[in-house]
Order: sequence, then C-alpha cells, then structure tokens
Amino acid sequence: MGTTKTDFFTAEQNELAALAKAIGHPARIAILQHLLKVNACICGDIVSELPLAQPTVSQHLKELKNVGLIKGSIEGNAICYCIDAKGVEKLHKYFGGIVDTLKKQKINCC
Amino acid sequence: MGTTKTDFFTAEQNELAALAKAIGHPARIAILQHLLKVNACICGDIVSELPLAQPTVSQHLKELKNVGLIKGSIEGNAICYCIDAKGVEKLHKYFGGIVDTLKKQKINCC
DNA sequence: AATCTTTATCGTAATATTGCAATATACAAA
DNA sequence: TTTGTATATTGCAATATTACGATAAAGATT
Repeated sequence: MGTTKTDFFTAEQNELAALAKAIGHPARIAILQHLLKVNACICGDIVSELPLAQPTVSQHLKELKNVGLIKGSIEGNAICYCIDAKGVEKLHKYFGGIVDTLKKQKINCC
Repeated sequence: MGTTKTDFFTAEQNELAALAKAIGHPARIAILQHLLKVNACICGDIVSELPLAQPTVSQHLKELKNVGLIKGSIEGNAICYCIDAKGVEKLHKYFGGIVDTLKKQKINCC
C-alpha cells in the first residue's frame, strides 16, 4: 500500500496526473512564475528567488524537468532553465476541453 | 521537515498548487473524466468505475470536493456528484495565461 | 423495528514527498 | 594547479499520501 495503482489507469490519465502533480507544489509554481516573469532563460538566480535551500530547489527543478515543464541547458558553469511550452500546452488543452464540454452541458443538478 | 513551507509562498501560489495537486492522481483524473462523460450528476456508480476500494474512492472524492473541483449533494441515500466548473476554469485560465505569455515571448534559448 | 444500500470515517501499513546538511561534480578564473 | 562558483547527488529525518479492512452513519425498504 501507499503506492499509486498506476497500472490500472490509462497512459493519458497517468500522464496528466504526473503533469499536474509536478505543478502541485507552491515552490514549483513559483519557479514557473519566475521563469515566465524574467522572460528569458535563467542562469543562476533561481535559488536566490526562493525561500528554500539550494538542494531543495535543485530537486524541484529536476521534477519539473522530468515531466517536461521546463528545459535546462548547460551554459558555462551555470545552467539555463526556461519553460517548456509543450507541457504547459498539454495541460491547457486538457482543461480547455473540460471547460468546453461543461459549457455545452446544460445540466446543473448539484 | 517533510512539510511544505506554505507560509513562504503567496496565497495564489498555494491555491494553484492545491488545485493542481488534487488533479495529480490518476484516480482523480479518472473521476473527473467519468463525471464529464456521463454528462450528469452521478449518484452511486463512481466506485464501480474505478479499480479501487470504496473507502479509497471516498477519500479521493473528498479531496476533489475540498479543493472545489467537484460538488456533491445528498439525494436520498445516495450522493450526487458533479464537476464544479469554477475550479476547472481557474486552472484553465491559469494555464491559458502561461501559454499566452509564452507566445508573446520570442526568446527560445534552451 | 430489522435489514439493505450507500457513503463516510477510523485505524493502520506501505510508500512517497519535502527539506536540508554534507558532499560531490563541473567548469571558470586566478 | 588551486580556488571559487554553480548545480547535482546522497543520506536522512519529518511529514504526507495512498490504499484498504473494519466499522459507523444515514436514509430506504421490507
């Protein structure tokens, strides 16, 4: 127990869940917002923007990268990070689909 | 340790994270998809749709409800659940904002 | 009232996540 | 080569999540 029963769900369900889970932490939201705000790749100042220790930030960045929400490339002895549009678009499309479906549905029993 | 440092982030960051976290599990994605598919409130057949035991499903429903993604109302000795558009729209808007911002940005250094 | 049906809660075990100190790695600069 | 700077990894403690059996609660049915 304690383990998510991944095998019993579809690949799409698992992928969406993984994407959402990656965003499901305020530090990772903050990282995305910061990357968006500076409007560029960031080389180095992510740690100083967050109220967390460097290893913790590094771990959060890794999770965002694993799931395809950010990209990172080595730039000298720093690493440049920026948002990977693909992941964000996938989520946006998904919720867009839900919103559209809901709008078409007139039922509102609850 | 082990606890998210909620106090150090903004209310918006925490709220978005909570919403995303709630969707960050394939069972909860599956619940949302099912509610959407049947195009109505569901009274009773959610458990049978999922590969999980009844207490587990009940717990997932509670989480979705707490965060405002579904609504539930008592209907006889069953409970009717349906999607709460507000939460979904909040998430959709947020990702839409990111997508739009990204489109305006020409920078693509990574 | 006794029973059935449906959903919620409690208790608990297994696993995952969060956070950080310490340390490692990799490159730059002196 | 040594030193400095930036990021990653390891190891560990604290807490959270996931899942389910057992049981409770609430209304329906007989």
